[in-house]
Amino acid sequence: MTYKEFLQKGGEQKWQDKWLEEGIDRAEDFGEKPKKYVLDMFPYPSGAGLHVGHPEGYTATDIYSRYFRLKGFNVLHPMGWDAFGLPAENYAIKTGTQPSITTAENVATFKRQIQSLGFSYDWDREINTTDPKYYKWTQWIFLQLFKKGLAYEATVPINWCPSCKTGLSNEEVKDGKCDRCSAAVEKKDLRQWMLKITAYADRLLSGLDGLDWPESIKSQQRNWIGRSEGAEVDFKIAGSKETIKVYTTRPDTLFGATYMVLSPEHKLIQELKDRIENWKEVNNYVVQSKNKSDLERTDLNKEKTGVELKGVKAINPVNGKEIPIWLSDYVLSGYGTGAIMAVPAHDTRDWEFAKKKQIPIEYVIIPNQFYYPDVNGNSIILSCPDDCDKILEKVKEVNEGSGFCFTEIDSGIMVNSDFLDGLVPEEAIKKMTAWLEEKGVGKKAINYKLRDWVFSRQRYWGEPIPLVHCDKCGIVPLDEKNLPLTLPKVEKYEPTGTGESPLALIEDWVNTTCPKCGGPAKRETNTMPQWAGSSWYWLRYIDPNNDKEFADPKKLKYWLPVDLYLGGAEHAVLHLLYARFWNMFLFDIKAVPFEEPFTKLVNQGLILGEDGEKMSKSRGNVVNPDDIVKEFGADTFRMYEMFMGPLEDMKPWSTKNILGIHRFLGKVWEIVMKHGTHSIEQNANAELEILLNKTIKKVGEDIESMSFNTAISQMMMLANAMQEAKVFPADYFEKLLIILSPFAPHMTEQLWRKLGHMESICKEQWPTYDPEKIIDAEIELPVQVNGKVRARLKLPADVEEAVATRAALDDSQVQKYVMTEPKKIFYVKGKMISIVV
RNA sequence: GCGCGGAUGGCGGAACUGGCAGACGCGACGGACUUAAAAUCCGUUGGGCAUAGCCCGUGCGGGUUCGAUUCCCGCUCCGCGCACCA
Repeated sequence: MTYKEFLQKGGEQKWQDKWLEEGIDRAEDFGEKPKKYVLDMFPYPSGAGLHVGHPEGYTATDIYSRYFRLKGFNVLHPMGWDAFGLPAENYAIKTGTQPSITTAENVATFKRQIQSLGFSYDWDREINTTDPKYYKWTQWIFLQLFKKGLAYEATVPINWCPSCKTGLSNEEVKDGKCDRCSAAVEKKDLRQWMLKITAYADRLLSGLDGLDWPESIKSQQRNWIGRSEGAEVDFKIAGSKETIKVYTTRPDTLFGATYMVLSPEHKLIQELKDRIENWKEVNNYVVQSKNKSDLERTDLNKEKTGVELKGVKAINPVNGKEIPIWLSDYVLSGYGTGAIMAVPAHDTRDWEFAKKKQIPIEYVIIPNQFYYPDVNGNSIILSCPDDCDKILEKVKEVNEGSGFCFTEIDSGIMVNSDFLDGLVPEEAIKKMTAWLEEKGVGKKAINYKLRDWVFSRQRYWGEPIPLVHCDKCGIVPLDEKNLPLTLPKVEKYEPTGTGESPLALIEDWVNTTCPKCGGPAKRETNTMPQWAGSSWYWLRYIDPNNDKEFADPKKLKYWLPVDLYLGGAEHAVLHLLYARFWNMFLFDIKAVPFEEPFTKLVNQGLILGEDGEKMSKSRGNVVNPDDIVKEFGADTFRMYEMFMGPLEDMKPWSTKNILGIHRFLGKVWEIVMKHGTHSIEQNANAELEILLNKTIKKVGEDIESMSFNTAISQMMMLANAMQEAKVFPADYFEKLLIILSPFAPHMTEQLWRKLGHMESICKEQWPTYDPEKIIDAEIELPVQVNGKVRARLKLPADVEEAVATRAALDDSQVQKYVMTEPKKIFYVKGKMISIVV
């Protein structure tokens, strides 16, 4: 049988069925072997089916899992479906088909496609987030959060997508647009369920240090959490008891604060209404800001606008000076205190605003040194402290002319700042903070950009929130015994747009009794966001059928944490942040044994279309894995995706290049088929033996470091050499097949049986290499003269320095360049000789 | 603007900790087999020249070093993320 015939006769499918039947891929709880938990980010089963990007990651983890099984590990490698979400619901709106039906169909398609690639998932552990048996526990976790005060109801201005007709979390807004549909996001006051992720800000930040994750993801999470240190300062309002509290990272510049700015949403504005002389103007600005979209408000190119609160002044606590109070939307209500002290001399935004509104500018930091050319072009240097006044003058000159000169925190020197004069900013910050605390007008403060997680959605296809609203008892959680609260079937999936989900229309579902007092009550009609089910799913694989608890603690202890987690980088501040948050919470309530869920994270790079552009239906450059499998087989497909380049890199698809891999597999097939059934020469071919040992070593190391492309090229070299050698010991085939089997499981299984084995190749052991036999007996030693290679000498690998240098100097090519006595000779053992003349 | 990556032949990419740049594959060219084609196999393939040899060459300009794709300084371009966060 040729390789082609094997594929045509459905040979791959045959082995897939057999593996499934024999349960080769099943993980054994509490097994004796060391455990390895290898996890893929589970897919959203869309109607479009699998695209080539999905199997890239799945192949990588499959090779990794198969390798570790051969190495004697008990590997948990599961798969499931993250199936709640808008597409199924939007499809239901269009066609009236229930989301549960479309979801089931899509799952079936995805499963068939994934299985056709021979991935070794333990299908006994398959999960689906839309299964009531699963979301029972999603609801249970929500109730625990509620009971600990980490889930709370609030009516706050949130991001609202007018097209999806639902609220969004901050993480779901990109560039002021909805992450899903790209519609411009609006602000809307809505009653929401919020999760207090901010309570975990510090731990989410510090925990990153210990994780083996890509630096880019860690830094994205750090930026998103956005911790900063500074001070809170109270500014009194002249002739009033009111104060304005501000947050600043630069308390050292307080003497330079010449005005204040409140965000348009600031509470004080309404409270000061009676004293504001230009109320109409002020109120207009507030209303205008409210009607602007986020996109408009955060546009950096727009001119800064603002209105002064006439008739009200603030007092700078450090010098008692009265300063004006302005209102502007360049100050965000959601960060810090929603108010700032403005230091136009040392902040670009304040500078811009002050210039426009002609507010005085007061310099309090100047550079230590200042260079400028005099009329003759000679360089003049001014240095502090002698020339401070002159430097200040020059800085002003430069700033008034060309623009803004910001002084860095670690350079420069304080001026015009009373007790801070002469200090460097870093010291000035400490001194000022201490002064503020002493006077009771401020204190050290830490701020985060991270906001609480808007957790409710006004849509149908999500987990119902298991709470009821009772007039007498308030908000009452369902009894845990009564979970799951199942999602009822509805007639109309259309979002209401009123801030209520379609569930609100089902009266006999909404109207219920209070679990506490038994009186009439109404159910919460918001549903949970897409991210709920994926925030804990890796825990459910461990015990997917348990109906007493989300997983047996003993099993959790055995399997956790996840050793390798692989998926796309797009979830950096969404799923990966939420998942860490939930896991930390579950750790705190002693429901899981580890604080951080994913020890090692790897992001696979995007696969681009053949034209180098992102694959998309509209561009028509989408590759369907089914077509490739049909033409070349699953093994070729898997290996091609791994051979394309480094896993983490973005790389273009090339159907042409698949041929190279297909030829390689055909070559291996031929080598084994031609020789495999005959008796083989037992005399070792020394060179081939070394290559085989090197290959075993390199392929193993490369799999562990996920460098699959180089592992494959090494195996290609071995196959080429075996083809050329024609005759060699029989166990060479076996070793080659075993190390190739994680990559190309089907054809290696077929050939393995052909060699007479009754058991699956999956049950074999990874071959060991002989460390003595990975060193070439003879090497080519390059000889450099003055840095240029002039000769290559064939010498024994373990050649002594004296012998090697002698040989180099005796070489006729070398002698041409070495006329005089060499100044110096470098010998790097086994690498090269470098002669300097 | 800030943060994180990256730039190597016609193409995808290799190169350990500073030690032969271009592994492996694609494509191209030449040859074998064939009536022919496909498939397969063999050979050549960074550029240049005065071609047994020499010179140039890893985005650009400098530096350190016997020796730099690798380290340092200064740029350019590209990708990704965040972005009025005080």
